[in-house]
Amino acid sequence: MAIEPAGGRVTVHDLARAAGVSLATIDRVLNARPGVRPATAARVEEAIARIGFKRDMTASMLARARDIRLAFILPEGTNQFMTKLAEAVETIGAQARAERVVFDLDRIRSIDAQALSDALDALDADTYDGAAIVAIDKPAVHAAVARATGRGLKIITLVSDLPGSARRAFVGIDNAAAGRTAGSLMGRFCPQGGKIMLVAGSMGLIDHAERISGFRSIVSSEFPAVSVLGPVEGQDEFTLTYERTLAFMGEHPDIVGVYNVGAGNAGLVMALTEAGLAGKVRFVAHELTGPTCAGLNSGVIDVVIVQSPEDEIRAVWAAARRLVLGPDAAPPESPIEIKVFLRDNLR
Amino acid sequence: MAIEPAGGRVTVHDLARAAGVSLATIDRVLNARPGVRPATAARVEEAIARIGFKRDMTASMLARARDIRLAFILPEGTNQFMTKLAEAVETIGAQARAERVVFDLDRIRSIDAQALSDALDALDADTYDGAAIVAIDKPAVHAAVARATGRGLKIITLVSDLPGSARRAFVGIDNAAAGRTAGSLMGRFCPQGGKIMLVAGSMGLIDHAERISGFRSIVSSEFPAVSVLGPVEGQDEFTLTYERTLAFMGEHPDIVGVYNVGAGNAGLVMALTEAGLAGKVRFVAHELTGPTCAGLNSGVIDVVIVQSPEDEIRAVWAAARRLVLGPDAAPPESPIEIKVFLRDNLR
DNA sequence: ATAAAAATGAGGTACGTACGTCAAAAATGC
DNA sequence: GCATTTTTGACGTACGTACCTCATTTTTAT
Repeated sequence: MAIEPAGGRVTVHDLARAAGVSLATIDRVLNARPGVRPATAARVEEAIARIGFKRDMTASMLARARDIRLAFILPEGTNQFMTKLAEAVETIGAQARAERVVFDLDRIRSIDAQALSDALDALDADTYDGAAIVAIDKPAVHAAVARATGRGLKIITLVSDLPGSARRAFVGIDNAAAGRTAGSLMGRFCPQGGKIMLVAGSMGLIDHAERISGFRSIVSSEFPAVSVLGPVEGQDEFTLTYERTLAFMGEHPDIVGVYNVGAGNAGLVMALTEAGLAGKVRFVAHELTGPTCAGLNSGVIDVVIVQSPEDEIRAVWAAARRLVLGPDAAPPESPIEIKVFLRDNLR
Repeated sequence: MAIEPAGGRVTVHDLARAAGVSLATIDRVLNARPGVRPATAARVEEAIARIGFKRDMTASMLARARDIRLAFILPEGTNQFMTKLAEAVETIGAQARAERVVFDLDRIRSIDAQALSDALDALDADTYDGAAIVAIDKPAVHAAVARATGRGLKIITLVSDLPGSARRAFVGIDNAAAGRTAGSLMGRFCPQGGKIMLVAGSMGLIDHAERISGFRSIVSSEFPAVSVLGPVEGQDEFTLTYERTLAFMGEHPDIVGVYNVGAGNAGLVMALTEAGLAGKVRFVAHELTGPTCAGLNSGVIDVVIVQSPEDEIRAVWAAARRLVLGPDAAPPESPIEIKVFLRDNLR
């Protein structure tokens, strides 16, 4: 059974004939250009539905005068996850370029609302169709997003959202659900109950706070024998995480599990090893990085919960196509998956 | 920092100039047409690398006289996973069609090597570029794949492979790794040890056997306190699975976990409920279907291990592009992910 | 050296849409 | 009803590659 009728493709010419208008009018409707009466536009829409016209993206992209151009504004330095995001921008960008979607990468000082705002203001609407930003929830950023949107740029928030702003799409995971997933696993890992040590970069980071909140809610409601301690805040840094978690384990030598919602896993692994608890307590971490992969393979880390940078960049790509070319230009958006990796299903 | 040099695109014209040959020769090399001396082809390849020419897939697909046409030959009926695969063929097919890749769906009698062989023989090489089949490891199928390949068709095996045949690609998961993943989870769920009941459709099915083998190897090497019983074979059917697992639990009322590598989860849930064990034993199942989703939400099933039909169809799509248009026509193949779902990270 | 075969060049058309220009028709305000 | 604005039509070019034909050059076999 063929999914579509035989060979013939339905083109704009067929559509023009079916709607009883000229090609020029079809073009105006399809590309949302001005100068079409609502009644005429409705006739075209009706004809589109009636004859099942689908814009040929292949020809559409070819005929477009210029590529879709997207700026990625990412924080630089410290965070290994951001480095992976940046790598994914290059990797996926190479694929997108073959389909005439070009990514530019701009790295700014970390957690600096002014730098982000400046970078947004510097975007030329004649060069760029839009930008993807890792948002910081500050008034200056809201204002810059509003200004950019006013210039016709489509702003997409990535990983960290900016609710209530003029941003046109958000790409990222549900961090509370990620925390609940960690809690469900940890609870099942510890049927006899016990103490769990929470570790975070900073409770000032929204995603960290949301994960901890999700973790707590599941554990308290479904695993009453388990108690949750902390969080220990290590600023996502190696040394600080090492020192503070080691000290914490000194005070609580009877912990049965560790959940780290942030980075700094290398320091945590070292602290666990030093405390003689490596492999003896269950350990759930986030993001596949050098330390977490090593931890999985050595058996110190049991589970890593992952938001795939590649998935996210691909989702930004699709969102940009939808925003610039219309809703049919890419498959409808679906939430970014929360992936669960053990040593055994690591790619 | 821009990922690629400014605006100008490198076209076949630039390539012809750089290689010192005509457009016709470029075309012959790019599309593997005959009539080019190896020395000339080498010069072109060198120029491609030197100036960084990338074929514009957008224009390439547009200029192709005909679409890429792919037949999906899937077993019909019984298996709910196959139904989901078929749905994914339609869903992803709608997206692929916009990029001039057309899927046709052909459903044949289940586990019938002759029907599969006949369906392959019926494929016209002038109409189709290739086919994706859920392979059955029988000589008749090997021969039919060889004949189809001889006619110029690209055969891709899906879910179930046909090693040693003329098939050009395989799309599916590593079932031993899936079993190991299940074993790792189950072992951590049962730190105090205990008996695990294995359930399968049939040990005659290669994927089922591989999963069980992977499960056993992990449990025996890493969780010696856990013992593995079974497998109980339920033919992937509701009633048979219900009856046999219920009887088995009568003989072993002290099991602490269940791992079902196949279908029939509705019957298993019913048996567990009747035995008063629902929610009291850890339960790992495969594939997101009606019964497994319900089981996750009700708390009877703890974890579902998943191969995504959509991922697999998309991978077939990419493989077909690579086989028909060349290696650059799609991102390089990557293994199908083994996904782990709990109630909390269910989409 | 000559004939045959193979390799290469030159140039065109086609794919379906985007986007421009200019004129003609229709709707609108007064 | 007239002038003005808005809407619509007609038509052409461009995008980058595929694929075709035919002439011409180069290589290979004899």
